[in-house]
Amino acid sequence: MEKKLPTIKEIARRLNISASTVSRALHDHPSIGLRTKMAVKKLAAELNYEPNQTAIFFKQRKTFTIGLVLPNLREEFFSAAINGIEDVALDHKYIVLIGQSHNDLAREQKLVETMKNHRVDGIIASISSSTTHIEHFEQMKNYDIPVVFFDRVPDAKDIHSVSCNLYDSSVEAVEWLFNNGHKRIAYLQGPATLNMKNERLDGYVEAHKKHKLPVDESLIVSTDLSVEGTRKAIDALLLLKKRPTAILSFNDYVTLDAIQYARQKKLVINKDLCFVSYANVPVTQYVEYPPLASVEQFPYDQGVSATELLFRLIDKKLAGQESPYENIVLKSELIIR
Amino acid sequence: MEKKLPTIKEIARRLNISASTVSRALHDHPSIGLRTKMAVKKLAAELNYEPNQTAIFFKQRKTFTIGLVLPNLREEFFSAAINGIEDVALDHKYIVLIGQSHNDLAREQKLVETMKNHRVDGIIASISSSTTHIEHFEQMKNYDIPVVFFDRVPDAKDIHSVSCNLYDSSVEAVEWLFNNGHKRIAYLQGPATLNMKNERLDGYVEAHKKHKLPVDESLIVSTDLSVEGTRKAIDALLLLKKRPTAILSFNDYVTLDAIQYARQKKLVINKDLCFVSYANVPVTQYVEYPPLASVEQFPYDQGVSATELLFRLIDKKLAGQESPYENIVLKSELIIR
DNA sequence: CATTTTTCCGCAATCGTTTGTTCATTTATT
DNA sequence: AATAAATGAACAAACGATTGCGGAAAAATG
Repeated sequence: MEKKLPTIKEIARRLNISASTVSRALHDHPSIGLRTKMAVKKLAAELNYEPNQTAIFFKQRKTFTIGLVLPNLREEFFSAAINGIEDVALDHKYIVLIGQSHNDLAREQKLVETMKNHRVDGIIASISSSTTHIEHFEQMKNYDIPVVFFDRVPDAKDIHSVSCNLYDSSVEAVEWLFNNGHKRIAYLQGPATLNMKNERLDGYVEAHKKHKLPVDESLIVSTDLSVEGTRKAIDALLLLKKRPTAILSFNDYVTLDAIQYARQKKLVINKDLCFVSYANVPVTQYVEYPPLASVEQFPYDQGVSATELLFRLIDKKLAGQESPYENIVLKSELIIR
Repeated sequence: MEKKLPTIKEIARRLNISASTVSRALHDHPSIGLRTKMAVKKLAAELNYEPNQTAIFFKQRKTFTIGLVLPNLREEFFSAAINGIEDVALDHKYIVLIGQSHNDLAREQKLVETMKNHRVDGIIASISSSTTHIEHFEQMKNYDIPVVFFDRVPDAKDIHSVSCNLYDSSVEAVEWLFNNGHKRIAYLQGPATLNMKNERLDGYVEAHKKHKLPVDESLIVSTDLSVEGTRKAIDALLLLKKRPTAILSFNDYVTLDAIQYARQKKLVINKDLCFVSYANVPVTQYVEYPPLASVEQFPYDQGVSATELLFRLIDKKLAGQESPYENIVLKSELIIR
């Protein structure tokens, strides 16, 4: 069985020359004569020689692999981001190792560990909702593995990140609702771990400030992103004496759950209750009552940007240079249906 | 910069013993005395020693990596399958290299090539809709890299595969429609490359046979899975003098497009026109007019099954044994809403 | 023709780990 | 006490490719 693949040594043996000569010939090294170079290339082609990458990885201390740690692949947001990441990676002749944390810190840690063992050249990550600390990522500094966070960026300094500016579009979203006659706008926020840098809320507050309206704390509710959590949050809002007429909601998935539940409660969407959301995922096209507007976060572009940043870091590292911490912020855009 | 990580050699040097002793000590080799074993382990722990996997990969001719080639990650079907694959892989201490073909043959070939270069221990693939031949996969035999196809399985012999039996549930689906009073049932099929083994159609025909009804060829239309393609197919059906009252549709995504279009055309879904489909993806929960029924194809289980098969093949290969071609067929299930 | 320069290629080390073999020392056996 | 057996550890090769250095043969120079 186990046919063994042709190696440089094999070529060298057959041509009665040394392995180093074969290696140089294949790399068009100037110090190899045309005659032998041709002979080597000819035989290499005949034997269908292909360099053993694992040997090269080992020797070069590079694996041409980047690790990608994500909460999940189910959300179209992340699969779109992967497209961006994969495209850039393939351009650089890199390949992507993907792992899902399923929003579990322990699994996220294990993934990072495994990727470190596989000696990935760099890591791109969007943290899980249960990620309360990022030691496992910080550890990577000891291994000279650069880490770039995107979208779900931990609230820490000394990190590299790519994310969307959600503040401006949050202001815009809430103002848009005000301008459409809404007076009481609720904010359905995500779990605390994802709110450390709470741009959505800041924007929500700022819009109220601009319109000289007070912020009613009882209109701010939270969900852990589960269906149940979202329902409870909606329940809380519906129990209020003065109900909101619109909800700014953490993301489209939460919004879909919320809308479904509100309809069960016999509310008429876009009449009794309006939704504005984040992510602008394509599936909302198919639903009967989608959010009125959604903040596009350009996952593909975030992916591209994060990967490009990572490659810059890798290059710097190889050149032995330090890189300053970069925190790239992309624009988001309120898409009104 | 480039701090260098502790190696076995380093430990050996510090303890004034040989590298081989260190290696054996760390592996609890019986021929190492307790005294030195302890010393080695102690120092290894202090230095935070971790074996260099790339060196091991190289030496062992194993990378503990499996390649996964998919049409895309957007479809929840595939991301669910990945969950199954990832779970089994992690159990075996393997990691997954994911690549999307985006239904492009050239890209699929490139991915397979790249994965081969990375010396993956095995490949799991669901072919793209433009994959007209599978030479690139067959090539892998020359490199002793086993390939397991799942779900979208090419129509070829001498392959390993895992797929769902869609024949039985297709019969069941069409009979269910007959039993609900439908007389004219259309079949909206996918592109030719994915229909080589056309179980859906065979089931559709069989159901007609069982009910002693003729199959009207004009009721069988095709889509390339694009929105446009689906619309054209629906147009063709709507132009018929005797329109169908129900459509058996290739999958849920196509169905959502079809339903959206039919509604634009002022048809009342589930009255003028009913849909039964395949995949049973969760997003259909959120839409106003989902297909009445959908064939669940258990992507997670397919993923698990394919991965387990792959590991059996890898083990056999390492043991130097031949493996017979296995084509595992899982049950599917018609889910009625 | 003698010397310098250029051209071309081989030697050997290296990356970090594993493993078959050998060898010295200690312990057990008669 | 002499020999046999068991123990513990070192040596060296190997995996496949790369690369600095040195050196022989060929070409160019005076």
